[in-house]
Amino acid sequence: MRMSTITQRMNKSDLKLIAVLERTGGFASAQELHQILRREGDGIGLTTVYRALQSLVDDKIVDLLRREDGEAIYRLCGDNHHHHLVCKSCGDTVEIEGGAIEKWAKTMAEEFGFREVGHTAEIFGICSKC
Amino acid sequence: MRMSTITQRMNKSDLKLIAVLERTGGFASAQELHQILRREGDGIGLTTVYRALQSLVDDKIVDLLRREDGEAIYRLCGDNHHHHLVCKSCGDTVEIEGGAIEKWAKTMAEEFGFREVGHTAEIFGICSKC
DNA sequence: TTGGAAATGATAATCATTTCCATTTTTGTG
DNA sequence: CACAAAAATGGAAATGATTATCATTTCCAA
Repeated sequence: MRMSTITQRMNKSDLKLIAVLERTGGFASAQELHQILRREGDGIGLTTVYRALQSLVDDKIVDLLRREDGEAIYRLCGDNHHHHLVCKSCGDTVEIEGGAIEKWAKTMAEEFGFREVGHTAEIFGICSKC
Repeated sequence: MRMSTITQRMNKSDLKLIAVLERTGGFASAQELHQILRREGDGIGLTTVYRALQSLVDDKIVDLLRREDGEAIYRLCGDNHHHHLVCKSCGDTVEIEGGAIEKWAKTMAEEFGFREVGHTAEIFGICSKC
């Protein structure tokens, strides 16, 4: 049995990072992912974390976004594209559907003749608990 | 004659930055804006450039976006709240209306009981010229 | 087993952005 | 004008994420 092209490219570090991203679900920065792995007893180095994330991004296995302060955050790019509602106070995050956004982005891009279109959209506010 | 609230807040550095941003038109990073002013013989300090840009952003006089590498870039913005359609290749930017987004953000936030809600949304792709 | 390629990770280097703080400029008031 | 308080300024150092170096280790095919 032959493995897929993607899997052939994967090394241990890549798989570790994917596992953590699957487990945590949402977005995480390289530093956070490194801390999580360390906390779990994995001696992986920060350099390797950055390298693995970079290659996963190159292979389009994870998405790279930016926090408001410019820090890079990563998430697995599954089939279900969604957005986030983030509490500015406690950091709680809710995943939400963005059907309206998808349509909006597509329409606008077409109107101005853009192709290979992507988009980012986040909502932030203060949640009911805070 | 009484000056507007905004103008009252402006200091020399703010005005210098606005002038450069008007002249250059598009987006520029703090470092670039500093270099431009220096090249023109202005001895303004980098710290002051950052401070002025920060206050202009707070006053909603300039927009703050992020380059792909996370560096902050600034641009004068009009009065009305809008979003951007950015070309990943040449950096060209189109200001677009985001009526659908405003409604979406509001609806979602209400649904989950969030208040003091804001949002970010950008569309990126490759423009017709590239 | 073995030689070379790929992977790893500690350390140092980069680079944008902030913080500190001493100095200068501006401003309001008598 | 003079003078004190407040605001603005900018150089230097600190910070923090990310990248580059490089010596060492792991993998793997022959």
